[in-house]
Amino acid sequence: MVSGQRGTVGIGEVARAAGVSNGTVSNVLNHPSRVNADTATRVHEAIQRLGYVRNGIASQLRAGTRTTVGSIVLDIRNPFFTDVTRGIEDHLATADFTLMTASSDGDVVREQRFLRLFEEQGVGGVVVVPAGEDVQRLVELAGRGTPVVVLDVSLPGSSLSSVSVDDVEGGRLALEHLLAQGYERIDVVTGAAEVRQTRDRLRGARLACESHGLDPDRVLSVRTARTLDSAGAEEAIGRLVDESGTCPHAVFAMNDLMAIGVQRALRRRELYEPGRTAVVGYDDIDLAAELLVPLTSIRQPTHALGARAAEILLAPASQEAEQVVFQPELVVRESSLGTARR
Amino acid sequence: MVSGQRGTVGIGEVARAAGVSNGTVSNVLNHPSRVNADTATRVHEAIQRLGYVRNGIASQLRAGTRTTVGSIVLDIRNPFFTDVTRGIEDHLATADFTLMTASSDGDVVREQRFLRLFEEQGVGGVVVVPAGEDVQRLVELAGRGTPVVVLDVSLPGSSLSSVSVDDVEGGRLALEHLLAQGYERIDVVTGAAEVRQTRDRLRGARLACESHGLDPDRVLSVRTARTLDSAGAEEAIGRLVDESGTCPHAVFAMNDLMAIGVQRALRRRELYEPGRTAVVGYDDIDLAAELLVPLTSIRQPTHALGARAAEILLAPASQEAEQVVFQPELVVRESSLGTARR
DNA sequence: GTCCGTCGTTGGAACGTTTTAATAACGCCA
DNA sequence: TGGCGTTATTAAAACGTTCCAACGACGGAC
Repeated sequence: MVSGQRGTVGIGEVARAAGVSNGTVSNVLNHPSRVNADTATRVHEAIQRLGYVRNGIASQLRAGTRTTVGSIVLDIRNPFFTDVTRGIEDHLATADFTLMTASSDGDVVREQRFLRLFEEQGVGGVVVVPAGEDVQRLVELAGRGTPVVVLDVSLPGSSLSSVSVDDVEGGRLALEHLLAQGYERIDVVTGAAEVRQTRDRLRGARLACESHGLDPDRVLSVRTARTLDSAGAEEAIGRLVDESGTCPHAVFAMNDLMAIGVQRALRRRELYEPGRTAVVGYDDIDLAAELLVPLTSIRQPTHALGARAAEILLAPASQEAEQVVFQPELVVRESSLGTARR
Repeated sequence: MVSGQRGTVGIGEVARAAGVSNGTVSNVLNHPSRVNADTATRVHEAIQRLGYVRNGIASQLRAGTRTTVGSIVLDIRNPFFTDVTRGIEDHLATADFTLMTASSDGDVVREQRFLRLFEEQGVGGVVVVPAGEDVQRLVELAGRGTPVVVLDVSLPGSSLSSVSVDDVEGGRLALEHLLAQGYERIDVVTGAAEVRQTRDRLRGARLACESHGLDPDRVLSVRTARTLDSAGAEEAIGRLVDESGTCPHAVFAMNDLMAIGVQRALRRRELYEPGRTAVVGYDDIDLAAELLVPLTSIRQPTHALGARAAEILLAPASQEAEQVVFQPELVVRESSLGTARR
């Protein structure tokens, strides 16, 4: 019951100080045209003097305006997602929105928890890279009134908008490149198989094999890593090498960090000589070109991806669901060039 | 803006469906022990059936509970800040808090805008890497009741808590290493000079010179880049080389991305031969070891930095301000080893 | 049989805004 | 002078929740 110490200056206090009513202060803030210039300056003075800061929570409750957007990516530390996030953030800033971020680590339960948190928070929308392939929860969320844009996954025919890069094409490009150099035994390092983009890239890889008249099951060997980062890939390839006693001829990794993990695993075992093992990554992160062995990779328009997603989210209310698909691009560097074996 | 579906289910509707009062539904959600088990299941059923989602905004307004924290870093794409952010996020998740992120790009105005946005949003606290050296606005913010933890800057004697790494020591370590190898002309590549950590590292660098009996002004040449990333450094060093026609003997860059920019600038001009130019970076990002020329760098405990900041923020209300200082560590790799000149 | 404590529930007040309908002041025209 | 439209302001009603004081029912102690 101790009063005063609660501290926060409210609109009422400002009103009293300026000798006007609550409503007038509110009008000064939200509809300046409705209020006399003199009173306005008097109110502004009081605001300044008292250090009043509008309580956005109360404001949101009454007015229903939303100024925040949530995003969930698989792991913010992955440069691909970092760039995408920055793209979202930049576009939102133009509309004075702020972004709440979360990493699901590919865990559907974590994703679900954050979605609920965001929804309760009353976000104006959600940009999400789905952890699983089931987007039912997202459709429900959208049905309850929170706009959803799905990122990095295309959902033809869905009621949700999506922005993605053609992963089948990306996988095809990578394999096409390796096959063109004569490699016919290729290890594919993936994370959890239920991730959509992994499956699409694999599909693209298989298509490339078939178009060369090869049996994908004989060409491709999938190696599953525990995590989607360099440590996971290093461990997976390390185990493969240690157990089989042989060194892979060519490796296609699901992202550049994993490709780097592959390079590291081989280098640590002194198996990584120029031209011995071809490595192709994915994402073409900034640093791909600066590596000990510069990395061949698949480039995606990351910043644009995020910005576009934010743009769709903020677009004036529910239009038709929109499916945007960007095209990836192969960037060849040293890591995949060399004397092909077999 | 976003127009939600009209039909949001409220607590009242659930209450009616379950044949109880509003208060009881609220109790089921917030104080389950107070309510009879039978009624509880009946209410839960109704919640399930109607797809009720608690309106967190209204909840926050009445109860004053805060479940979100804001963070402002210089640039989320910089791996150092990405790791720190992830550290914050991970710690917050243990308390069911979510993180709102923003990048100030070192711009005080941008920072101020985000701070205001966060405050209005009613965040439970703010973790901020200050863009300028003036933390007055932050002190005021804290005074108005929003806990603030300052990151990557130490504020001895301030009323604000801070978590930082000893940047003077970091700068000293870097220079000590270069001087020990005989380099006596060292270019320092920085971003905007008003950034505190830049100044501290420079101070450490000067101290190292003095302790070797050298005049810092003769040893060190500061090169200011427009941006804190690899592009900025590449441009700055490129200009230096093109204009002076000479190649730097040793370079100390303010972060690893900039160090990579330096390497790139020299390599593009075919001036980057082993042992010719020593380069030391800062941050020891994951990839520093995987570069074309593995990078000597100063390592900082990034994840722990963020986690500790979040921990202080969530600590049971205003204790004494706390100043945590971590120590950096020199990691020597090839980029700084070679035949010293002069 | 009365008194008291506990348990479960309830109606209504609060949280700090925005919004709306109502009011007051003023000048203008008939 | 009376009627009417504009403009500036106000008091009070929302928004959806949580909190609080109060209440009835029950059972055990005296």
